Amino acid sequence: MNKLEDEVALISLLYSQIAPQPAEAKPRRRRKKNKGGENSLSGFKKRKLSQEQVDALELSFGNEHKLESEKKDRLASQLGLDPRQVAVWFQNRRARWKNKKLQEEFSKLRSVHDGVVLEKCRLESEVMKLKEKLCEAENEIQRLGERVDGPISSLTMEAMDTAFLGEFGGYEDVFYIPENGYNIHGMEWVNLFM
DNA sequence: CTTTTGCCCCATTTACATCA
DNA sequence: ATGATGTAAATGGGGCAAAA
Repeated sequence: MNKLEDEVALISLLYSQIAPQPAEAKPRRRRKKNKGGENSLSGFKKRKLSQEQVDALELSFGNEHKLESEKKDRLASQLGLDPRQVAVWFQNRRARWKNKKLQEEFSKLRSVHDGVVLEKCRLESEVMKLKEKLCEAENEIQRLGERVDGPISSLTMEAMDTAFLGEFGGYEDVFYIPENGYNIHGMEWVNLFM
């Protein structure tokens, strides 16, 4: 029901971890004089960059994800491109990089999450087993009590409970299982992650 | 202080390429 | 050949900060 909301929350959490690197030395932006002329990109059909151009851009991106104006101009003239094209390429490349990082982080987190869910299920089944044992022990006590001097009084039973349960006696909350989406019975939970 | 300018991010659109 | 789909190149708007 709120699965989508959960994912959105998770994505934005990841984003907040990846995107802003706050304590980063901010290289202040250089101001550039406008070269006045018309947009050289207008009126010409867009076409894929050549492999050589892409290789050079990738190489440059490997060094740094943001280009200073001078480097951008130099790279553009080296590759026979408009500086605007180089800037756009870097923007799109940063977006792709970020997306990839986000996906990597997401799958990492998901595998951790899966492990936690698995452990939770294991613990829950352990609790169930222990509860069964407790129940059997109580029944056994009752049987023994009846054999000794007839039906056991509720008062006596209460005393025995305390003796057996120790500090947990009477604390039903110990075995409380919250009514959230992960409260799945049997092995149904497995299907959620397949 | 206000405006202008340059850059960035983001969402979206556009132009191709590939495949059934 | 063609429509669906995917991807890279490009656009446009909004925000931020430096320069005018």
